[in-house]
Amino acid sequence: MESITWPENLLHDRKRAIRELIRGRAFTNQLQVMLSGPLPADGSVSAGDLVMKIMGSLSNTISILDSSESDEVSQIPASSRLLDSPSQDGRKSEDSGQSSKTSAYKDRRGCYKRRKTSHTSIKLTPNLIDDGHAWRKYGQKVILNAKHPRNYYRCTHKFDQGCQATKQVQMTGDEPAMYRTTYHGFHNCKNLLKAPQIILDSTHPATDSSYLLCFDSDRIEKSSDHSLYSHLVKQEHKQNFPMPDYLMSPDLTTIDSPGPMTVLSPGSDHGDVISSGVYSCTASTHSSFGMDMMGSAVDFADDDVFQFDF
DNA sequence: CGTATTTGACCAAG
DNA sequence: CTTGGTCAAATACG
Repeated sequence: MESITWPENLLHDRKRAIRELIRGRAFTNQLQVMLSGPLPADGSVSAGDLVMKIMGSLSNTISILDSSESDEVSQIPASSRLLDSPSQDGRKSEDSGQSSKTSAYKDRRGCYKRRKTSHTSIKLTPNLIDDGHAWRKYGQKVILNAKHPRNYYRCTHKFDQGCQATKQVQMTGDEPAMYRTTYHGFHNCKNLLKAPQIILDSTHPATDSSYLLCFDSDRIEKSSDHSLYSHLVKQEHKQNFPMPDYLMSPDLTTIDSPGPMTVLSPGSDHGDVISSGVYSCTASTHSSFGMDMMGSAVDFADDDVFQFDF
């Protein structure tokens, strides 16, 4: 019966992990060169991008090793799915044979739960963004207390390259159309991303626009719903903003990079890190900043970074 | 015809 | 039980 496919998988995972580590080393090397020299000037890859790539490699490696270590079902079933037993229908035998309902499909389908170690980031955009990646929609769900359904996407190269990246897109707010895109994991596929950039706004030059983000806790106190919604309250234009000072909780570490800013949490997991407050930032062309919400929100891992791009 | 989306059922976790 | 995430058969698309 079940032929032992584990050695193969382990070997494969090991190779993938090594490949990821090599990638990470290469990225780090680039970053080192970049940091030692003058500023990247323009056009070239930003330090922020490199950091993201490095984090991606590390996260992927961790994910791979983690999945290898756990004795349970691998998340990448590859193509060795065995549904060869031609005993009529695939599933849904509820009406016919009720007795054998559970055991039959338990091992046939992988476990659904997501890796806790996977990286998560959130982006809020006024319109649908097109990151250069190829996504494949695989689900849509109506979310409680949400006006719009949530759409689930996975990387097109999940099966042919084992890419683990997924994303969720959900519209939040109609007035100014707002979309929340949640990314899980990083791409380790060699995608030829076509359209590099996103964006918005042809409506007006965003030279001096500033955005106001308000995280109000009133929304969440009522329902025991764990999702901590961040609402874009208002978006207004100001000519001058002193300086993008990011007021965060004292136990948050800020890392300011030339490009997008990222706020990481050292690891404290209080449920109330960001309860309420108004955070603002100015920006020129592309302003983005991130913050870490930690355990207060849903089921995010320790290193989750929330990022808002405009 | 192959590939992407739709959609209800399935599954794990709270 | 409910709920969010996923699978996969059916369907749409090119």
